[in-house]
Amino acid sequence: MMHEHPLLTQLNEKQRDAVSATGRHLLVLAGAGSGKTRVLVHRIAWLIQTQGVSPHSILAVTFTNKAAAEMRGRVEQLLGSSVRAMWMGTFHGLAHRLLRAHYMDVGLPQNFQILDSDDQQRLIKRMIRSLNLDEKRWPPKQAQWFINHKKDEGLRPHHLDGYDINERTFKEIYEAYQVACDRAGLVDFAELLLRAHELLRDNKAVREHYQRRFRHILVDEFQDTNTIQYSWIKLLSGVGQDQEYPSYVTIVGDDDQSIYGWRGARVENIQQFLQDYPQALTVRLEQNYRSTNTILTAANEVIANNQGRLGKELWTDGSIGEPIDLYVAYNEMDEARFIAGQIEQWHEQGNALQDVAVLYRSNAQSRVLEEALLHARIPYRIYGGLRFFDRQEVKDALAYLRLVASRQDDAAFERIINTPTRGIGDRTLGIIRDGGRERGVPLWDAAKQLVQEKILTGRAGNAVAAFTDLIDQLEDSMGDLPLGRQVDLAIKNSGLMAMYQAEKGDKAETRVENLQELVSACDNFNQLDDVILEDVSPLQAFLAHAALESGEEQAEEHQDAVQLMTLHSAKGLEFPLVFMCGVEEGLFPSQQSLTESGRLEEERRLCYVGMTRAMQKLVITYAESRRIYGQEKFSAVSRFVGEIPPNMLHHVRSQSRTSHHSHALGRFHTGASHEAFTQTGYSLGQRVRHSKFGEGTVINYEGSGPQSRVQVNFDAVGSKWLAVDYARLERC
DNA sequence: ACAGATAGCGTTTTT
DNA sequence: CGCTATCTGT
Repeated sequence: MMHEHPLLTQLNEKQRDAVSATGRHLLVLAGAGSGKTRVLVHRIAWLIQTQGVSPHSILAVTFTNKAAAEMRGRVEQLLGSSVRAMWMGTFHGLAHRLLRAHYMDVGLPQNFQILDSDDQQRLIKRMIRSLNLDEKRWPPKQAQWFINHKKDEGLRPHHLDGYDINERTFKEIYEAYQVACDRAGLVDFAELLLRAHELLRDNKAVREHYQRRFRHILVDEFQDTNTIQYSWIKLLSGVGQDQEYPSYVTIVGDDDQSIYGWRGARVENIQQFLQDYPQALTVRLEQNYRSTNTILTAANEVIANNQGRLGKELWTDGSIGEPIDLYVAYNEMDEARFIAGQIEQWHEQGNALQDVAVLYRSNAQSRVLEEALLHARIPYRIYGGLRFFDRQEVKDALAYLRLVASRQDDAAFERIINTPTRGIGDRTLGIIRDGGRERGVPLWDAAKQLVQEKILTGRAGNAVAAFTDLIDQLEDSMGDLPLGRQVDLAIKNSGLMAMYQAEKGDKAETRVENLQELVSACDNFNQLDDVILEDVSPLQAFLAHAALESGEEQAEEHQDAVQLMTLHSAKGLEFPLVFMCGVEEGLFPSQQSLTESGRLEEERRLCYVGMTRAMQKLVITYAESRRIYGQEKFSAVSRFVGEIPPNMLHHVRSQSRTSHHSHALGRFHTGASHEAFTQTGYSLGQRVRHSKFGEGTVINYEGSGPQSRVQVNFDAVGSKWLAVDYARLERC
């Protein structure tokens, strides 16, 4: 028997099977918490270390930069060396890399720029206006969705027939938009994928080059791939192309965690994979290392209600754990208050706040939660706010850099021509736009020509000339300076910094700080870290970095804080204590999901994802009534709660409800002070002293006997829930 | 050019 | 209800 390789020893049997599979292709169906990333990382290390595979011939694809970074880090840790030759990144990052390397083959200028969705929407809106279409009838948002969706399906305008008026008009917008992008040297996110796909499809030499190079292709979160992404994998692997040496493809995914169907992801790609790659071996990872048995069984029961699953049942040899708490709140304020109270208790018991996550279906729910946490003085962090490179002031600064890097970049031109204001109003800009359209040239060229031909004269002409001079001079003075200095120069010479400095208020102050932070981001930007871009100027590399990684989780504050996020953004994370709130019909599952087919099952998968985030304890809450858009709505508990075996649910009693009235009025329990005294030994309104928190007033209680807790409003630190047995309160 | 009023809209998110 | 994008008036 073969001596077991050290890479395999810390793995379970199924994980080992997956890591060391030698067949041509492999599908790993990896349940939540089953060690998916671990398997992927170990497989790469195993290929390199034991199979003599060169890192140079490995391609690993993820969806997010975070996942890519983590994977690379862990592979390097396992191997004890850096593996720069390996291509590892997001679909978009890798497509971008291909386009930079072959810009000529795909008809792009060398300095093409990337358009983010914000820029894209502005541009589309411009197109709709210039086509003289009614924005009410043809909303830019819908046009954007249409265009991106078509691109995700691999479709160009000429592929569309346009039988009905809607399709015809959107096709027209798509066409105009694409012309504008091409003229301006702009590439949107979907275009990165589509162009790279066309490159591989249409250019035999390029295709075969990469097919020969990448012997092993590994794809993470495969259930999230859309049509073009999967096509891309097929092209690169050479499957069905009579390749002499088709690549080995490993895909990892979980059909039960497919929650991005609404943005074009196709779970069906997993089944399709089994057809397209018939020799593929399937390995199921079903042992869960994360959650208690109770949580797991409940989640299994819920997801079992979906049809057409590939089939997978998670198990654990861990403990049964506590039951799942269910709290029925009177309204969303009550719900939030309950959650804050529970978190306080958890914290009292010596647990970390960062181990707690509060998950919700929609971002709007965070507001009330924030208020409650603020009130209870519990630090929290919200995921998914505006990201650094998406901020207005940062985008302004980047637009200057983009225009320096590419005069064609109309999106950048539009953004900053009058920011800060330099006397170029809508009227002048309109003339430049018309000029550009008539001549079929970028706005920059149009502006210069119009000034030269004295069509733009006087104040407007001078202002436009001053602007173009500013950009030209900026480029001259930036020269070969370090990136940070270049940005600093751009921010200052353009007047952008002065503009924001002149503004008043906290907002403006943050903006100035963000501009300064942009300079330090440049100082810290190491092009070499970004293996993607070699033959590209530092400025160009940084701009691409900013566009493709607009995320970059804002500087991790090291404060111990509760995590607030949507169910979607919780995917891939885990927490000892998880609250799922707003679990009501109409909200979760969402109203819209009930009308469209297939959507309800996706909501159920979302519920499954949420539940399986919890390691020790899961608490589900819902509100009988909730204000939505200012209107009070009454809803029933979500059907998903009904799918959890009743014996695993523990109904938590309301802490402070004898009548609904007391909720409206505040936290004071009105009816039962005698009962409170007999059950907890304290009465409401009583003054007490705590060794750490000082003096305060008892304002609420819960439970009885050894489990009873009292809420004390401390004079110094505000209100806290305390376990009576632990806290050793002194009566005073 | 800019402040102030108002109409309109409103899952989920990455790149 | 609260945000934003657009409109209106100076």
